[in-house]
Amino acid sequence: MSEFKPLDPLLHSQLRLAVMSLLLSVEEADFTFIKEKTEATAGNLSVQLDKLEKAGYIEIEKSFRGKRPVTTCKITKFGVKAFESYVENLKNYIT
Amino acid sequence: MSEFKPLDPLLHSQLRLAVMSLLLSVEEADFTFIKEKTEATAGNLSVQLDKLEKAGYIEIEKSFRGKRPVTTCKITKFGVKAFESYVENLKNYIT
DNA sequence: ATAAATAGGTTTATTTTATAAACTATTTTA
DNA sequence: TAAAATAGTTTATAAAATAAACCTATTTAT
Repeated sequence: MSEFKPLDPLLHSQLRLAVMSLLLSVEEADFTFIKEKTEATAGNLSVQLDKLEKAGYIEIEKSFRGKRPVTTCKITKFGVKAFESYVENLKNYIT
Repeated sequence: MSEFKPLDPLLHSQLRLAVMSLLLSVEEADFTFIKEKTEATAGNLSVQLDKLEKAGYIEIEKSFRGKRPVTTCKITKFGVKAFESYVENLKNYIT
């Protein structure tokens, strides 16, 4: 086996990795907050959140805050595991 | 990105990162060796080495070993710095 | 000596990703 | 009431990764 194990392509992306990192620390965050923290464009963020959700790495809940829509994101247990495993693999590349 | 500083796109690629990681440890390696260690296809490796060379991250020297051509790669000081800086930025995502 | 296989790659084409631009719908402010 | 802001989504484009096809020369087998 190579020391360079494959890196989960879903996590090996700057924006998605930032999102996951953020969600790991706060455990819940809405679209706007993530957008500000990551400095991503809304369109890009929308697409990437969708991919993370489809992979089962995050859960997305849509609701209203007052009259305005809010999109709330939460990392899943599966997502945490994927993240941890990604980091373990990555370490072999950077140390 | 405040805590999420941009990750050098040239290094944030599985194969190129593996190549750089490898070259950091051995300081010189030929195409075939890198190909075996990274388990990359020749075509993909050829393209990615080219990009690293054009960025000034590695030096590529072509010569002959006996009658056969060999492509030897070596990381540059600039490449080492870029790698270290990439790793520093990456840490903010994964810890 | 000729054919087939191997070495050591490069070039081109295709697929996948990332990103930006444009758009929708509602709500608030001037 | 028109303009601007909020909160996103959808679609189009640019860039990247990867695979497939190709090339030249060298060995090895027949």
